[in-house]
Amino acid sequence: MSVRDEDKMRDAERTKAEILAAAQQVFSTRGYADAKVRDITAIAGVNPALVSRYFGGKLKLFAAALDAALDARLITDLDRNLFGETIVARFTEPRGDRVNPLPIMLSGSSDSEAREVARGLLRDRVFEPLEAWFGGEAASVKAARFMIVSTGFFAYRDQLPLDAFAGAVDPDLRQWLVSEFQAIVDNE
Amino acid sequence: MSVRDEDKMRDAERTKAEILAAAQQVFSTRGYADAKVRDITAIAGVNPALVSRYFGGKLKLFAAALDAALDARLITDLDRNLFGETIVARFTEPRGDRVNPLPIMLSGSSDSEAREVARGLLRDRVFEPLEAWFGGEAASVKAARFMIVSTGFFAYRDQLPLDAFAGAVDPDLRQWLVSEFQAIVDNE
DNA sequence: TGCTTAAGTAAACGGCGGTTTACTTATCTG
DNA sequence: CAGATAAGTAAACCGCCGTTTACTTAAGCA
Repeated sequence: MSVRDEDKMRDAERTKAEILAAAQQVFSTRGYADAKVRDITAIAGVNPALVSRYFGGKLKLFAAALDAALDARLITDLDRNLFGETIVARFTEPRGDRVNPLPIMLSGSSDSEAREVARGLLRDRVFEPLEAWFGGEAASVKAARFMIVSTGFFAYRDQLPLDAFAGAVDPDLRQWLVSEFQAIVDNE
Repeated sequence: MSVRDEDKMRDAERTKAEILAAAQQVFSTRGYADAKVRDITAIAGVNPALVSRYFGGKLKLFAAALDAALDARLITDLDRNLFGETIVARFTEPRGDRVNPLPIMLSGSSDSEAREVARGLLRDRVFEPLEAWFGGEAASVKAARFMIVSTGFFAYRDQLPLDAFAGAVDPDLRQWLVSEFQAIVDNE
């Protein structure tokens, strides 16, 4: 389980990073309320006290985990002609060790403090940049459409897993997702 | 606040119903983990002990609240020609005192026990009936599309409210939702 | 009206879990 | 190799909150 069983060198930065990675994993799968600090630190192989020491508490760790998962390139990198395909690829193939922020966001939705954190970051780091990237009069509705479809997808893949979403994404469903996202930029 | 300040007659059935209604309200807005039993009973104007007495505990109350919100007519009533319009109307105009089950479901997603309850009811009472109603080979994908769009919508209306979803639904967004749902039954 | 039973309450209990405190151990520097 | 300091730990702490217990009060019934 522990990441550092045979690796006891002391490195605060690395330890913080390991806690953060474990937090992203646990928050996104078990949800904020059900994710115990002890669960997270067990995966990172460190003492629970370090969460308070390094992050200032569970809520701040949640904020940090969410912030770290939010990658501006998610939006700035996009090619409008390949929007649908690119987004779906990023959603379904977890590039390296980078984790999707949306499951973490959703995981915080059932605790009011965590929800406020998630709302703020969601607005500032995802919705508004997306709105700006879409541009034009319908930008807000486009951003809303994007949020609805992507969030609904993650809700049933990670939060309330339904059989239909288990394993690899059904090719027909995947195709629908691609066209759905592409339609947003194509003004349809 | 209390529903029964000047109404102290004793009626177990009615009391149970009031607790249930309060539970639906609180769970759907604050989330399972953040909804305290004392919050719910304060709204119903009764003692916290009654939750354990009448429902067997918080988790069972959650299950009951969800079950009560699930109305089979949500699906069986549907007219295929007006599917999109009907569904959106039901989502946006909370018919009488009936509450939407999806926000309650989502609210349980960050506690593993509540999540299992929500998953089971979601599958048996929503997904599978919907799948059967759609019929045909693509039924599963259609049901998935329905779940994705409706859940995404509620996520940002009730769970992580974004400004774009505040107040009345934007007419353009509403129109998109209607066509989106209609497209599912129209095999598009 | 008194007796029984159900409805409801007040207050205490207990454990889960985030956090704090006091301590131990490794690393770095002269 | 000290000595200092940062990294990490073990264990206790304590508040929150779901639940239980013991009690009070209202309704039904002869």
